[in-house]
Amino acid sequence: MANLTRKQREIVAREELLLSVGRELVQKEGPRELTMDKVAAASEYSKGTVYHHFSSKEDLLAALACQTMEGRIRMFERASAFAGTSRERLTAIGIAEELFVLSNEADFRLQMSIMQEYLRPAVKPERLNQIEMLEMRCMGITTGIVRDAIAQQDLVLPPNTSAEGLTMLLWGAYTGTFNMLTCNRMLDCPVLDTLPSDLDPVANLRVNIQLLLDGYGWAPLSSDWDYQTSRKMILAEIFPEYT
Amino acid sequence: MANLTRKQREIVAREELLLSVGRELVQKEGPRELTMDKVAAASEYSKGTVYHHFSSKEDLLAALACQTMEGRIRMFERASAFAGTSRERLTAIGIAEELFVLSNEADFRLQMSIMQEYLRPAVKPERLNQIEMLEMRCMGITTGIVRDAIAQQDLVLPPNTSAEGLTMLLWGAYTGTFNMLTCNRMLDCPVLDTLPSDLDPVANLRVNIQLLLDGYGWAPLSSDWDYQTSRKMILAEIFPEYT
DNA sequence: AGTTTTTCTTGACGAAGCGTCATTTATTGA
DNA sequence: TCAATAAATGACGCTTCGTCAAGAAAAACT
Repeated sequence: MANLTRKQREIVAREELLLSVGRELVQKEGPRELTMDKVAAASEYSKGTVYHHFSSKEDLLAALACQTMEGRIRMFERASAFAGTSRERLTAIGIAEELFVLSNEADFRLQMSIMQEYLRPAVKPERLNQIEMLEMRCMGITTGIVRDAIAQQDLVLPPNTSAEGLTMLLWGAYTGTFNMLTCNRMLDCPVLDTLPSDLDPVANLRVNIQLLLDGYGWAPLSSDWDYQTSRKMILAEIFPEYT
Repeated sequence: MANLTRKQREIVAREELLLSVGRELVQKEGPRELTMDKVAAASEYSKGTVYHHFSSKEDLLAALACQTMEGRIRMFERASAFAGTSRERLTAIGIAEELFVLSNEADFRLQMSIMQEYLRPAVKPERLNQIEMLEMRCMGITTGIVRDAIAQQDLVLPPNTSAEGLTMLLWGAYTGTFNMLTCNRMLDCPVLDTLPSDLDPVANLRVNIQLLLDGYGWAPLSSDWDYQTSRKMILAEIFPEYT
């Protein structure tokens, strides 16, 4: 950044401006209504300039999804740094994902849309690579915790399982569940707060993940440890701004 | 069907023709490349006639996704009818989903696309309702097996869990995992066949689901029962055409 | 400072797809 | 047989897309 010309720095700043304009439009009217002309008009640059940054409307949406994923990675990194047992650190990742989706529902949905075949073909290849890299970093943080657990002997992998495999299942379960919930608008239903936990889908996800980890025998088991308290500590220490 | 005029029957038949033309185009060139003009040309009907059946391109894609979901329901119903323990029947559902996705990868991806916010707004409301109904039937079949398990005392729900909650987790884990795998083209990689099962993502999913069910204490536990053999029986008895 | 070269910016433009609707064609019923 | 009703058609207007030639600004050179 330091050794760029003034012009180059301007261009970097402009890209951020365009993204924030795009994000606002998406938030306001949904991704379908985004057009490059609107972005150009709202940013007071010409269409040609917008196309200089993003090869297509879909590419701009993908760039927004990248920003979103970077935000997730920052939260995952904070979660992973929690000073506790390996299983508490994994729990922290779950909390991070939960907070992340619930506080950026529109962003999460955009990200899901971008992953799908309908938009992908129109995203420029180098950005697809970037998305893949970001995904791998997310998974990598989780896999790192699993590996730590193995190293610290909190976890002995059952037969036919692997650290990567566990990460994939967790990731799949979280994104799959949240995808379903956001598709059917089951998250922004205020009645949820008052439901018993066996009917609140997010609490249900938490419970089920803990059961799965018990199934793996990841110590300390939920029968030997109060993960409710861990949850409160993690929220207070790592994510105070969400409480 | 019986008490329709000849004309009306023709229209029903035409809708099927249009869908099959659309499906072929999607399969060949991907959903992005589908246009109503192409469907009209390929079906030798006019554009106006195509619009008489489907309110938009997205609506046509959604109708294709509905057909796909109906196929899934038929497979789930067959799976649910397996004459075995409740947990074997649930295993059969997993096998059904696995076979279904692996043999209709493009259809599965289309279905995932339709669920997303980018396409949904352009689908006609009554079809969105239909999709929701079909989803609920899918989930209902699974929940029914869970309820049977509880009734037969194969399963005692752990605290803070519910039959619906377990179904949601399973459904989320399957769709989330397969979504990830299809997005990254990790399924059509022929090397998978020769991988040890702890690196094959589909085998990994199977193992993890069994661990989860063990975590729930759903009898018979995988330590007391050979689910590999169950799998072979289910494949042979219920889904012989896939072997 | 003036001039050339390069780089960046612009918006008008052609192409493509969308969805509509007035017109034409087919079916029904008297 | 002939009106009345229903269905099918494709040309049309409109929107958005992505490009590119021409002009403006910045950088490099003298």
